[in-house]
Amino acid sequence: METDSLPRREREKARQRRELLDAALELFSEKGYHHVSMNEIAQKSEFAVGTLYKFFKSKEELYKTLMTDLANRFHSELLEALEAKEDEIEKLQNWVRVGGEIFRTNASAIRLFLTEAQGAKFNLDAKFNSELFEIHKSKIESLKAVFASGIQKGRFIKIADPTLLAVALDSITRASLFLWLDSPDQYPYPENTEEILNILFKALIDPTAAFRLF
Amino acid sequence: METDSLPRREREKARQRRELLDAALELFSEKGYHHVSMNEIAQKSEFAVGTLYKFFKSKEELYKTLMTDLANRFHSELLEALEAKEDEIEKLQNWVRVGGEIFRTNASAIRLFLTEAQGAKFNLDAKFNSELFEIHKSKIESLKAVFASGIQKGRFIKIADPTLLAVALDSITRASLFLWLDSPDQYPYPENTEEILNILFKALIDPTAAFRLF
DNA sequence: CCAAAAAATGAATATTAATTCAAATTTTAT
DNA sequence: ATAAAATTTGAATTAATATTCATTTTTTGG
Repeated sequence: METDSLPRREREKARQRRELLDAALELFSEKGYHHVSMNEIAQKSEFAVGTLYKFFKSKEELYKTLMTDLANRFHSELLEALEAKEDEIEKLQNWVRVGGEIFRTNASAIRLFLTEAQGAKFNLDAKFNSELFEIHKSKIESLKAVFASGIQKGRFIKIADPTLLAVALDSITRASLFLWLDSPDQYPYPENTEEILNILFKALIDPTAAFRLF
Repeated sequence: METDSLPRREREKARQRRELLDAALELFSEKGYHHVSMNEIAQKSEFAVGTLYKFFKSKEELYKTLMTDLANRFHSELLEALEAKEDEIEKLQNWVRVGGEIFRTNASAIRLFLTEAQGAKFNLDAKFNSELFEIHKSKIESLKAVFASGIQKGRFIKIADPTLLAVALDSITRASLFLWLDSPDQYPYPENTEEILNILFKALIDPTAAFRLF
């Protein structure tokens, strides 16, 4: 019995490692990298500090491992979502659905990716973070008002909730500019300005064929 | 002469303060909050460390001031962009345009908001950051392939470059899920799944009226 | 059951960097 | 020109916490 693949000791070690990573993830998600001490991680994972160094040679390595593992796991789940379907429209639907599932089931991990991020940056303190987040929300509100009034006047067709439209335009703009910032050669800038709005303005699928979806 | 608004001393102090903030911004943008020491900031701004504490009572306050100022400045520029136009479509066009300008002219500041963010988190080291960024790019590539093939097969209309479409879907999904994560009550989750794709699939403006734009 | 080997422990050490403050310098007023 | 006041300086202090390693505990094989 117990031939489950790895020698008992190895298996035990792997389990411990996972426990350690889980504890660390939870703490990092809550308080951010720099606000979590090795002693805290030791306490939460029920190891002694010294033992942590059996698994990772430094706090930084522990953190990097955590992040890279997560990124790879999420990435491969999304990839599977695309491969699971034949038709392009279904692929996209599946992508969004799986993305949502990942989000639901990994909320705290996602926070580690995003809470500190998303314009708010790492957790100096909650008050400050929410202050910045309020500015962001207020920006979304102004944009939302434009969509709402456009819809009301019949200038726009209501293809989605105004808030979602605002979030969409804001995030597309930011993401594409960021990509340009990262690789100005690969992703040219000026053309995008017009293209970005086309994503909202124009229909990706032929409206006359749209019924095929439902 | 020299009646430029504030007493000489006050004016001088304000100028110094701005110089200090500029130096700090540059350093933070390059290396991230926790990797910049007060001594570095002092050196770059050509003050002594002690003097920094004349302006801000702590490193944290210095940083917060920087971020809040930036956020407010960007926010009000974007707000003006909306208010400057009468028509909703022009408002949106102006928003995207001004957003791009802010990006161009504040690349390093934006990095402070985004580089550490955007899934990559704060700068432990460049190698690690780019490792995570590669995973992100690869995710975009998979999604891009779906759009490209959909367009090629005639399943999709080419309303924008496949890369931009991929970036758009990815960022809308993430942003809207994040909003839900932040305020589950205000922004319900499940409905969005379908709505998100509508942003791409459907046209916000009546195609028969589209010519009015050009 | 026993002793050698392996693993775990956490108090002590080392490091890094934020903050302070007595001394030096500059500015202002007479 | 002089001295009081204000400002600036940066070496020394303090604080926080990552890492080490001598000691203790647990496991293993005979």
